[in-house]
Amino acid sequence: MTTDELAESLSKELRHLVLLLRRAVAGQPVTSQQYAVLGSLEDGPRRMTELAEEHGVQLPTMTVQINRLEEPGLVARGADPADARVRTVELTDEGRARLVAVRRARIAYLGDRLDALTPAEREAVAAALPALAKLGRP
Amino acid sequence: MTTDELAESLSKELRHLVLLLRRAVAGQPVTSQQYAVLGSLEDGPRRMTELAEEHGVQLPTMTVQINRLEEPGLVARGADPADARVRTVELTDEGRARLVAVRRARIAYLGDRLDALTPAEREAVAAALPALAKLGRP
DNA sequence: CAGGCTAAGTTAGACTGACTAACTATGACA
DNA sequence: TGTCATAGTTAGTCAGTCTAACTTAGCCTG
Repeated sequence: MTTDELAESLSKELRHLVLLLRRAVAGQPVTSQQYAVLGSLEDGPRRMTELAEEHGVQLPTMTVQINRLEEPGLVARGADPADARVRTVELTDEGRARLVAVRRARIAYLGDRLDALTPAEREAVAAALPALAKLGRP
Repeated sequence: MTTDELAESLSKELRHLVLLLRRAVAGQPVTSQQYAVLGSLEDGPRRMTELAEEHGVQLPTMTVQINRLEEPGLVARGADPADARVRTVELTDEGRARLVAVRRARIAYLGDRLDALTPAEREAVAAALPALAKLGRP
């Protein structure tokens, strides 16, 4: 298989997998983007700029996201004592609980699909993960 | 690796790959969704309902998408002679040309990334494709 | 063949997610 | 101290998605 054929096939499968995961979170209490943001806060407070960069979006987009998570009390804004321009964001207890719940649902959904594969197929997916990671994070 | 761990890792990598492909078409004359719709029309006319199902969206969403593709002349609506309720959609010459151009850009972008992997890594990705296909199309 | 149910699409209205441009407030440095 | 850079927010726009309600067409049953 040439690299271009591989690229084309991979591109096609990715489209289907994205649709799959979209279905997995349909109806969840947080959207997949909000879930992703909560996930970034799991290890402690982060600054707005960091979050925007990590998620590949502009700062204003992250401002809006955080506003929508702050309103129902899932995250809280704080200040950096060393630099008054910086706003930090951290999970509330409520936000952490929500994160865990949604993660369980997602993992369970994808896990069920993976269970339907043969052990050899799962092995192949696992073996490709490092390459996919390298591919996706330039 | 347990199935759940695999599910979590795969979910994470997919998110990054999606962002990658989104960057690939940023600035292109059609969005990635529009590209996907054009791709569905490559083998001939399709009906609205088919397109909506294939893309995992509701009919009204597809109506809007097709409207936006029809306005600049990339697709054309037709009628089914056997059933007057049915609208068909097909590529125009302009739409086909656009599809080919965008596809080239996507494939080239992803191909460059794949070239940066080791042969063994590309092999691992290729080996995982059938499993990913099975995963993504239940 | 008339009445009523079903199917295919469209329209309207709302929300999320994303962008750029323009603004405020703070820090840094010459 | 004055100017420029940095962090973030606000405002306005657009794509993409949904649900609800509507129109038109086909089908079936009495």
